[in-house]
Amino acid sequence: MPRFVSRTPAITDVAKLAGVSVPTVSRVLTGSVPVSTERRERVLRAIQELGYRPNGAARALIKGHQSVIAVLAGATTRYGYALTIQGIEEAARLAGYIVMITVIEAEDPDTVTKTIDLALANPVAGVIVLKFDPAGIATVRAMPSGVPVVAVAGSRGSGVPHVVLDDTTAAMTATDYLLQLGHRTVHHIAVPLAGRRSGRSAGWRKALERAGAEIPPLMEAGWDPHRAYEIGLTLADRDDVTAVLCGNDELAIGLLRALHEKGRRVPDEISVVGFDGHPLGALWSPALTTVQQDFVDVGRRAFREVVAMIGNEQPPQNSSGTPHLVIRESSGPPPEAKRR
Amino acid sequence: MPRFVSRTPAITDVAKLAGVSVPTVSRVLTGSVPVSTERRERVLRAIQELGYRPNGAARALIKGHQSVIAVLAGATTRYGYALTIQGIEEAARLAGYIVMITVIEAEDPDTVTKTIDLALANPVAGVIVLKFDPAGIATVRAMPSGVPVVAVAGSRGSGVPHVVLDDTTAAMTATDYLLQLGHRTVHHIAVPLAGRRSGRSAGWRKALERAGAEIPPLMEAGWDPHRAYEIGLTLADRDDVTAVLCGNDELAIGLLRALHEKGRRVPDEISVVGFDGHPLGALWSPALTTVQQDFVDVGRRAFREVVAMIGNEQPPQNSSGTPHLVIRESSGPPPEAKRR
DNA sequence: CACACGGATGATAACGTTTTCATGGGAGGC
DNA sequence: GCCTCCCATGAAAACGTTATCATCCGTGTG
Repeated sequence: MPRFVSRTPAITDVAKLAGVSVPTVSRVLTGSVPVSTERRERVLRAIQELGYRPNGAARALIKGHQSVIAVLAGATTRYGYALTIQGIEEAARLAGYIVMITVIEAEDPDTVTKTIDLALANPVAGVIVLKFDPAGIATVRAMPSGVPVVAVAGSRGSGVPHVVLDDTTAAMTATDYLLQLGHRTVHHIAVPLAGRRSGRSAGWRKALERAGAEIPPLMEAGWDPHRAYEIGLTLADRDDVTAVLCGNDELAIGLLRALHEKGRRVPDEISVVGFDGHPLGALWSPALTTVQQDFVDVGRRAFREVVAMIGNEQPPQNSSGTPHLVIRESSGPPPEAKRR
Repeated sequence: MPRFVSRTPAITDVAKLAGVSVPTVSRVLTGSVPVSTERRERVLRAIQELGYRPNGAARALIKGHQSVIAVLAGATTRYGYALTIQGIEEAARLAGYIVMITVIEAEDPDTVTKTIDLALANPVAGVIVLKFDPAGIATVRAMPSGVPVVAVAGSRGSGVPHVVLDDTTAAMTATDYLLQLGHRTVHHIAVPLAGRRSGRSAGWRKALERAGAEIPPLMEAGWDPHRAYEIGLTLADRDDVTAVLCGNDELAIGLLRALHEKGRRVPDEISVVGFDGHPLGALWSPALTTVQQDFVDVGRRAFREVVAMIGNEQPPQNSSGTPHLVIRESSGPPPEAKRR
């Protein structure tokens, strides 16, 4: 088992052991300027022997430019969050950047500023904030100026550049689809709000308004599928509920479980539509109709955008993601339409 | 929209604007030594005005110790991986560390060394490798010495300190449980191997051997639930298959879907047991019996271990996680046992 | 009144690397 | 054989911050 001695070897140690000057070692490392074969050999051997590894901090200091992107997010394990981070990491790695992840545990100003300070205490080239929830919104608001920041969100916003998945349109598409199947109205189990006038719940409401349909009270389930399950148990007893749009697929699955337990048939009696395109949704019985979002792509776009900001370049044309409705087994016409 | 000027303000600019010396600005920033109220005011105003932000690279350079933990993983979005990373991040943030994530895309030596170099080009205090798959194994093997490294794995290993979830015991527990229910043998759909003599598949085999049960050929499904679904379609036609242990819950769900489509009743005709304790498994119909693993905790333990290595301290007592079997609806006695 | 003491402050060194600049030597052209 | 040019090499500067040390001033004590 290796011991980690108090002082890690520095470039001077390598130079001394190899019998060359410090810049020569540096030249061997960077390969910027040719070094005679014999000296290079000696240097490489010394590096090997000492287990030398260049100090990144010193390098970053002199180079001036950083190559770390900080990602601030309210969570990392939820499907959409994890996939967005995957997209960022992938694009970053291919471009030679490294991704730092920091979770914003709460939305109170104290936690938010403390977390931002922790993240920005490190040499960071740019920041990407996942603005999918209240904590994300508070973070974007509290970000100090002077650092390139990009927000990833379900809808456009102001202050910093936004890279978006059009949640509002997506929710409208799903709601319209259910209305066109003949449902009088669509109920909605919501994830935490990420904006009052935009986002999934807003799209749902807008579509109902436009169609002149009744707008049932919004049911908030947070992020917990079990909460959606509980809501589902009460919903199952109601005849007037024929279609439910869920804020994400996890909630939809909780709801499906409750309806199944209560013996309600999906989609014959109740239609359920989820949100996100969670891969397990396709394996459910009935397979979940959902609005698929390309989270990985939005992550990539966010990275490209923040890199453009770092370089003071023109940002790439920022198309918003085009969500598409994946119709599977959990949705269909309402019972009264069938009876006719 | 803010512009990012070519030269970001440095501490000298702040000192000049505030009319104080550079160390005084530093003292205001760190709070290490008291500064007169009047000067502090001037400094803070100058910082505000210039939008000054200390250069982390310079700080890291002089402090000598880094506060970044690099996490190398074969994936980030899969349930176990994501939760382990969550545990690491949480523990790290509370201790004032920051987590860098880098994905090892493939297991070939070229990709592995290139990715390691990318990650270690940054100032890193320690490294945690998620050794859940072949890529992780290759990474641990290729890690240069001199850097504190901890592996998170399903079983103990050599070379670097390991923090483990005891997958082998866990798989044996699950297999024993099924055998005790009366199943003649247990089939197994496996995730990619993380060691030939240990891990989930090894535990399954060991339990069968010990019980003197027939050892059916192992079915490899990779990480893809759809592959498990396809395997399930063929399995559904066989009478001799009464119990299946799956390498993770996603595979189990794919299998359940296939059995459902084929009209096979679970658990009456076939028992299915998953692995991990995925929260959606509890919402399945039938709810999935699974081996719950505390991934978040193993992440926390890995962080504590790597911090101990950094400080050359005695590592905390490294208990392995105690997985426990969560019996739900998808498992029960085989059909012949019922008939009697 | 002399002296010691302590707190705030500034000058300077230090961290480990890369870059810039100067130097020396060898090869090639006349 | 001499001059020029180029290439490899080393010395020194630079990056932005914190740590160390010395200095100065004011205050309290004998």
